[in-house]
Amino acid sequence: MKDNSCMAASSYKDFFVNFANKTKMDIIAALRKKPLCVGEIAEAINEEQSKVSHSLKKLTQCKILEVKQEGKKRVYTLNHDTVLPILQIVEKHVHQYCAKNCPLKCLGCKKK
Amino acid sequence: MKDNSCMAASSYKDFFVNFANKTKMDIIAALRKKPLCVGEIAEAINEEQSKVSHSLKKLTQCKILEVKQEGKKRVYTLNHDTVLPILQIVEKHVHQYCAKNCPLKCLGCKKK
DNA sequence: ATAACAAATGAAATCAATTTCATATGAAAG
DNA sequence: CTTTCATATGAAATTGATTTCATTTGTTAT
Repeated sequence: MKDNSCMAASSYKDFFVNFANKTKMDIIAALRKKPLCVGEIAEAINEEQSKVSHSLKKLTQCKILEVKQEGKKRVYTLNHDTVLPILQIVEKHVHQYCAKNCPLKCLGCKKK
Repeated sequence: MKDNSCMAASSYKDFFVNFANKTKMDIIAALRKKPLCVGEIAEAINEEQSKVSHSLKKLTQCKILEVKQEGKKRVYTLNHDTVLPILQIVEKHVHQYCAKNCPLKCLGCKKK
């Protein structure tokens, strides 16, 4: 009988790596509102195009984003089903626990 | 009127960094079953004590774990409220999407 | 107060992911 | 078929987090 609670730790790591980076999180935040093409994303988060492209590639490989070609533009869409619930949980966690000794900072917090 | 959908990206990053590392994910997996002290964790995941301690510190700072002193032992407990639902979502995601071009590998997958 | 065990810590070394920059590819329009 | 706009890619450089190792702190028992 196989143990279902056992995790493939390295696989999960590969997923979470995408959320552990400011550029990628900024992209996710931008796409939360609506699908955007590469140029629009780069402008929205104020980062270089190639930097954004590299990030988009990994996010897409892990199915956190989806791409669709539209003319010469490539439009990226957030995988809402997976990403939104996770962000909600973390949002709640950060708000609940952000405090003196915690590296987590929520929007309301004014910390050094 | 403030925009509630705006995320503090760097803060989220600080949270997710803890999940983007094999050692820390192994610790989380071990603590999923029951609380353990440092020595027990190190044995369970077969890693050095100081390596485990460094990881435990960060996990605890981010409130992913909680500590309690018990005699000379320190017992670490997983923050189930936050962590379990996240892992469930990722588990589902990985099972759903693991495939040829995806770096994510679920338990059932035999990939190079 | 000392020994024995458990865990934490600091700093240097290592490692892996991100960024950068120059270049290549691809799509549409003229 | 050449130009232009949009994006992707490869490889070197950089960055930042993790690991390692020696040492320290803390707890309990003698």
